[in-house]
Amino acid sequence: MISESKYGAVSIALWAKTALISKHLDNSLGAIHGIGLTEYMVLRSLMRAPDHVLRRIDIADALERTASGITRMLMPMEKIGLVQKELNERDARVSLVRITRAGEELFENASATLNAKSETLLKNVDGKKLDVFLDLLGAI
Amino acid sequence: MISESKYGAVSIALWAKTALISKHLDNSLGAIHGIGLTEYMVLRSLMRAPDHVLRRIDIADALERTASGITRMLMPMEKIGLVQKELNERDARVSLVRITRAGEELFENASATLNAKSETLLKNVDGKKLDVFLDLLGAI
DNA sequence: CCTATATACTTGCAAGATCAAGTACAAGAT
DNA sequence: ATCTTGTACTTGATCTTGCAAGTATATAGG
Repeated sequence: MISESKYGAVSIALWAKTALISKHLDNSLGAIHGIGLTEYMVLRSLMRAPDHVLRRIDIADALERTASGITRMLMPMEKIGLVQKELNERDARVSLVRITRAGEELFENASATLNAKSETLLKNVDGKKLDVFLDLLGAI
Repeated sequence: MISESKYGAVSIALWAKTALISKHLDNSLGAIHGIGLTEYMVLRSLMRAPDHVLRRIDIADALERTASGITRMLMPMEKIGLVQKELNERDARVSLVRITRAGEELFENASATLNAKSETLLKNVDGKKLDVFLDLLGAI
């Protein structure tokens, strides 16, 4: 009987708890704002980017997704006007993604929802230990 | 501009880091043992269950998955002999799942792989802080 | 220049997972 | 006894995502 190492236990706990949390967040964002957690993360990446513009490949890297996944995810987001395509004059291969004003507004509202829901989900974690938590996660 | 609360930041960090970790673990388990992380978790749940038997619905709850997902996931696992179906004489609705000897052996080997890979992925986390990490995750 | 290699996507196909609807059975209320 | 409600699955349609292959463009070397 191979016992589970502490490292393995942490991996598994992360996996299990994150599955729980992301499902709740996804449902809340979907019900209230019509976007999923992944789409929220796209908007977040864009909001944090200089000039609010990113290449598709940058989004893929930031979200640990493939380029094809990003291509397909952006289609409906572009259709409902959260982001818009833009050309790069230096490099004709790249198709830049810019967040629109509507996208910014939705992001702000969705952030409020996400923050509130997160507080509910993490209410059993001592507020003082959040920094420790963030430190540990940052070390990964 | 709504700033991100610390609770929101923790949720997002969990989501991002876990995506990274589970992808690596999934690839390792898949390449070496031919099962994914979710299948590993099924075997783990069974190993921890009294008598090594569970109802499908229990597995679904433990893994934060739907019953239909479990039904479909178990089909190939049963075909390659990792688990086997069993009837419940008390309640004809339930279809019990039992881990086989082959499943137990694969689980032990896969556990070793998972522990080793986890240690690599989490090597930047101070070993002494693993207990703190587990505590924080347990509080969720 | 021109060719070879690398990069940034896009698209077809397959796998995994959910939802909704349906089946079978159980258990409590009338 | 029967009826209603709830539980434990199973199945069909659909969505999301990744991988592999293809296209277009850039960059470096000869």
